[in-house]
Amino acid sequence: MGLEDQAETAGLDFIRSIVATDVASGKHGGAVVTRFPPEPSGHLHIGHAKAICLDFGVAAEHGGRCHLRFDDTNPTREEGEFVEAILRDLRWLGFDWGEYLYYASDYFERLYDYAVELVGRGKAFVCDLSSEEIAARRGTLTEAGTPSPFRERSVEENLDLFARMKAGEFENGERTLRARIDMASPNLVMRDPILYRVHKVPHHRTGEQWCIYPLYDFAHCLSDSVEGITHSLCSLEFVDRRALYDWILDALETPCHPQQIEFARLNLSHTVMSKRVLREIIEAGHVEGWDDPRMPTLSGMRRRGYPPAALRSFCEGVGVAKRANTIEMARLEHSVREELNRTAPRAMAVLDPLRVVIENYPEEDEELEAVNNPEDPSAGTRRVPFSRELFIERADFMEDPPKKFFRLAPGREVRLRYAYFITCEEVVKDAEGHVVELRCRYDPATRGGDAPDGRKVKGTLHWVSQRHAVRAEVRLYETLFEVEDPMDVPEGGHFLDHLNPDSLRRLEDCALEPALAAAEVGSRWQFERQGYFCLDGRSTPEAPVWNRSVTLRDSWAKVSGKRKG
RNA sequence: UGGGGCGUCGCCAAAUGGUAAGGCAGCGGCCUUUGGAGCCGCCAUUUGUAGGUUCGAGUCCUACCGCCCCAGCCA
Repeated sequence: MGLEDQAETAGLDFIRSIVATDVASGKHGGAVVTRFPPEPSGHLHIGHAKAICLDFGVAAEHGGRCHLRFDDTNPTREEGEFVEAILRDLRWLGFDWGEYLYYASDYFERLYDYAVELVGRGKAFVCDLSSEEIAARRGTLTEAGTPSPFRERSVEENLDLFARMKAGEFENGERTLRARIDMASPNLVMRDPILYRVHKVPHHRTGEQWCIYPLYDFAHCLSDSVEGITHSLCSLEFVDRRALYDWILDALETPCHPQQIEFARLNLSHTVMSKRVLREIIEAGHVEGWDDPRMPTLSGMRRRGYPPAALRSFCEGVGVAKRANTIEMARLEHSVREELNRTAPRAMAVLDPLRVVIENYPEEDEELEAVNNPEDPSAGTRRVPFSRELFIERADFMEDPPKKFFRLAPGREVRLRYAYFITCEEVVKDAEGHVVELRCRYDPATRGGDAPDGRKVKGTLHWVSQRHAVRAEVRLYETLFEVEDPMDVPEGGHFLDHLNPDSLRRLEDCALEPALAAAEVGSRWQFERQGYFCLDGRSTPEAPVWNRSVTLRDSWAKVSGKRKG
């Protein structure tokens, strides 16, 4: 390689290094064409997001393109409904495939022709063995398989039989088309793999047109080649299949031979990525569906209020390598906070209201000015109504506070954010001794939150005027599972045993500041001192529902948690 | 025990034979009209283990150990 061909690869992940090197050396004519190939059999999840960011990212970095191709070769699992969901999620995540939208099913005719060509070259045969018989002859990890008795059929007979498979003369499972490779291969994938099977099932796009369908191994490499893909990126469990990918492309006359490169898929702690498992959780009724805010799906995260930019930055941040990995949930939450801190307007909301009466405050209301986003001056300010009767957070008052509790307590003075200093004069309790109301006094000189005499208070509380409050339901979420690895199940146990019983907590009677009445569905806000919240997609103006996306980092929780031991 | 992939801080991850980046988490501190944000500091004498080559090894060689994937007519 000449000096001029050398690519600068320092700091790049191993895939980007390969691609940069290929581009520099003029391989594939310097082009970069990737593809994202989802199977429409479920919703996209955060693990897919990593692949999406990689596929589209690598292409964009070289002025190339990324195709979106639905890998819809198995009509028994796939549905058009999922195609729509995937399209929606991809757009939401912020990616654009332009005109390059494809379906593997678009290639059925062409793939059939390739299969015929393979048969003609003596490299594939029609096998009459049943599924069980094929399995029995596959051999084991340490023993070679035994060839099918149909392996030596003539090209003519194979051609005839394959045509009859296509014509519908055989029932499901009666015949398969198999590659003629090596039943003794140490790589199980190469032991005469099945290329086509009979599935008399309507397809979501081709309807009843076909009753034979290609398998992944046959359809994928050829689809890549037909589309002129240069780098076919996939996850590590496909490493063994690369031999077959290459074998098929070498066995046929194809437009090009893309390079398959495998990387480690993303795993997230406290959740699962398996579609099968997610489906099981849904079907058992433990969540509302694919878009439940506790799900690791893109639709779930959207509903939860995670911004797409946060997901992208998370995916870029975790990197690309070949080592099995489990990213801590805390890291995802970090990305979400980082984005929302910059962009979310602030508001005040009292989730667990405790009534406060300011005894020396007049009957007339007033409006105070509040900053919309201290991180973004252009977000401006708003007016918040203040009155004699307020709500504060129940957790912001303690009758007998511990040492480091800086909030309200009998005789203590605190600041009400953007409003006044107040002092608690009296605690009103009900018959059972529960605190039901606080009687306080305010200092009119502290309007806006500063004392002209320079005295300081340690605590600042959020509040909402009772009369002006918007009532709403707020849903607090925790991780779906209470353990890091839900699939690590003890003997006789089940992963559902690890479900977190507190993953959803509904607070039905929260009090929000009036500005929140005008919030748009899907909009993301910071409720000051508490976290980031998103107005649920199924919310109505009459019955607003807010989802907590993530809490604010809470150093008091840490201190109080330590106290409890 | 066949084949393949992988072992660098609790979790990710750089380092391309020249003397272990960075992020997350954690821990101290500063600041604060969000106990938020921000800021400062601490956090691998050592890269799974043992040998070897080399002036020099996370990088090269040998052996061992551990983890993950593969026996769907799923993708």
